[in-house]
Amino acid sequence: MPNPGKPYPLEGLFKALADRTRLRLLHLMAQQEVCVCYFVEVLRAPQPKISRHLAYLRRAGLVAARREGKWMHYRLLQPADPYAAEVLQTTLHALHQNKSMQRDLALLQKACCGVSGLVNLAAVAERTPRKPA
Amino acid sequence: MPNPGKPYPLEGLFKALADRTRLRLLHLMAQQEVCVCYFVEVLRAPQPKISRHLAYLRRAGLVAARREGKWMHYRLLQPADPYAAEVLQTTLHALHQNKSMQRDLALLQKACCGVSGLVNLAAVAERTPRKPA
DNA sequence: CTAACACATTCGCTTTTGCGAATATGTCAA
DNA sequence: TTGACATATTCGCAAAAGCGAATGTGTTAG
Repeated sequence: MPNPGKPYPLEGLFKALADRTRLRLLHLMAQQEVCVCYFVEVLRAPQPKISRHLAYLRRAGLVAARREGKWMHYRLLQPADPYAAEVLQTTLHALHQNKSMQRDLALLQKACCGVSGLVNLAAVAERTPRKPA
Repeated sequence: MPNPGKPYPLEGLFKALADRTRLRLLHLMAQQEVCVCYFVEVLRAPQPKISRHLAYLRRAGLVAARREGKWMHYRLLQPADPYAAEVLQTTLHALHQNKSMQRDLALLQKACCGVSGLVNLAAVAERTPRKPA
């Protein structure tokens, strides 16, 4: 290991942010808790890849997971360190300026709040859950 | 290469910041232009290692180099992207809170502005440059 | 020109990281 | 209990990153 001692401030954060898949995931979580299945759908990436990157973000303390039946929901966590929190906030703002990031977000809206989303809401209302709200 | 397309915003910045040696170098440059020989002295690291990381930072657009005789001086560059600039600023502030970073800075002051520094200034004044100011 | 100096780059190696494929775990329904 | 589904983890492998050692490049002094 090239970094044997205690990590320098923010080093872990930057390692976590230095990957485009993880940046896309974080951006999708910026405003709402998101189910893994939607990440898979929006990023059009293999599910193990998504899970691995989510696990990375979890270990880095940037997200938390919540189980709801078969589904896992991930949400952003405010970093304890105020500087880390500020870096993360700035990053999310920056990402939101990006075209392809906006496309991701549009896909997410369509997936979880669009037609199929309404169908799922109806299903939940009948107590026949298919997909998380 | 796992990221063949155009880089996502800030991804390159985070890769550059995700290394403790580079964080130390950036921190030392925060307030002043610094000569490579001082980096070597303060970090107590082999010179090729320092040069390699400085080259990385240069390619990432975070620093610029200026030659002065045999010596090379490096300085921070304000990133063109305003979000990147903000992230960098926050990062530098955060680093400055860190004990070992402060120790680095103290060593730099001693190296370039201490006794030997005055000797060098005198040398420069006689137009017999030995070390950069 | 040559030697000394400051720095940059290259080379071979080891470690780390990201990946797809396969497999394991956890939950629910029947 | 079994099977189906959602997600997590493991297992090689390939690419990338970081390192020390050696070497190359540019500058100055003699």
